[in-house]
Amino acid sequence: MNEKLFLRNPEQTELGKKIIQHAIRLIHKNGFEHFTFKKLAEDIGTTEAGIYRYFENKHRLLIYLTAWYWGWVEYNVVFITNNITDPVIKLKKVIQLLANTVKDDDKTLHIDENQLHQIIIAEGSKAYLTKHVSEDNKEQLFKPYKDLTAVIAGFILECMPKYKYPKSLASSIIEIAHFQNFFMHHLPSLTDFGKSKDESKVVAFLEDLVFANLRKK
Amino acid sequence: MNEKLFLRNPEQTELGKKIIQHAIRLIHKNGFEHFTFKKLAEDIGTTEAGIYRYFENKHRLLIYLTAWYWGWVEYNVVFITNNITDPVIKLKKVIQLLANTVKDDDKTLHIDENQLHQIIIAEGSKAYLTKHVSEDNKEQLFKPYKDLTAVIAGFILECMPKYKYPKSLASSIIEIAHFQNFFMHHLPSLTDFGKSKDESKVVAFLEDLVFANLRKK
DNA sequence: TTTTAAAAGATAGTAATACTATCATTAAAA
DNA sequence: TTTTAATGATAGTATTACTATCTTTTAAAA
Repeated sequence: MNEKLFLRNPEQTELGKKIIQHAIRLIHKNGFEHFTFKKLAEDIGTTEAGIYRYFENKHRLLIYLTAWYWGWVEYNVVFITNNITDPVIKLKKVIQLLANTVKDDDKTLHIDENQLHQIIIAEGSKAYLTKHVSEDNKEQLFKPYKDLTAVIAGFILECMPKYKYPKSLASSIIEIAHFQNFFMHHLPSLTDFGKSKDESKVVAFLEDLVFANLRKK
Repeated sequence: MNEKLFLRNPEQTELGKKIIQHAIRLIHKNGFEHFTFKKLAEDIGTTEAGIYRYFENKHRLLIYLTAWYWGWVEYNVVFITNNITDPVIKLKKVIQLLANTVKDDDKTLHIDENQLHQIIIAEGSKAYLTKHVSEDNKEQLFKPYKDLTAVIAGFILECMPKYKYPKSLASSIIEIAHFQNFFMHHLPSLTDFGKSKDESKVVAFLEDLVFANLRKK
């Protein structure tokens, strides 16, 4: 993890892990807008000042969570596509991974990946939708997201070597996977699977969209 | 405009129009996070309490701006596709309208459509990315966005009557048009047109994406 | 023309938020 | 055993996000 994501590495102390664990719990429960370091401190049983030793402010904590999440997704992408040679199958696996509910990962006891996944769907874009996105970007805070996009863009190029928009298609797949999920649950008339609330429909939509392109070439 | 979008209709008074005009100016300049009713009041030369007579809070004002914007976009969509029969050309016109810089509309002196367009790109999704999205949706606050999606979904169905995901594709076109623009300017490595910063490339990407689908059917 | 009601202006006040600072205590590494 | 890093406890500030009230202006109805 990039050193600039935090003031003190939360992975290296008990209090740090508690901050991450309870931050995920509280943001998931109340939303990022109603999340404060005061409430987080009370939830953990420490003080506000204690949290500020780890993160400059709550927005930085959100960026940290998104960075952790995208790093974890990239790890999973590499893992599940590792022994696959057919790029079409690789891309399908990626779409499934991005658009489906996440199972909790036992390797990280303090992080509830399923809750974190839901947080990223509903709050993740707030990490970069700011006036200081360019400065944050210079500090490489969004590197995991960009790395994942690059990996997926690579798969797209393997499928269609002459395709002109691999990176834009990759970032669009990632974003669509998330906001179609959000719309399906909260603004169902913006999707074609509002009633079912079935994530596999988002997968089907994305596969159809991406592989129409593929077959064309 | 839906009555629930405001406490007092800003279009009907001088102060109301000033609120909208200066809100657009300030949000465009400083971002939604740093925008406060205090600053807005100072900018106009009125008091905080005055603003609160028009809008419950700044989030409601943002929802108002998005509703206004999407209503205006839908009006333009209907206008530019009015005398066109070929649904493919209609859809292309829509993509161009969504992905290109907006020219200021002289009919609305107090609204700078170009600035508003940029606000919607950078802040628009914050209008619905909240814990109370479902309650807001019940009050029909997002109706203009949903109406526009429905119009575009109709065009998609005209192009390909058997297509299974017209609404999801429509909402995806809208969202992609905006965040690819944002990425192009602020996180260029997430796109294939980062260096050029040329909006027509976003149009080309979207057309390619949508009409690959079309030709397949 | 006068009345009256709606809108705007002026001022004050509160609880919560987003921090910063300081000093004492505890735990762990040298 | 000393030193240092981490944590706990407490206090304090400026800003934010409101609510309340009272007066003045404006504009329309009587």
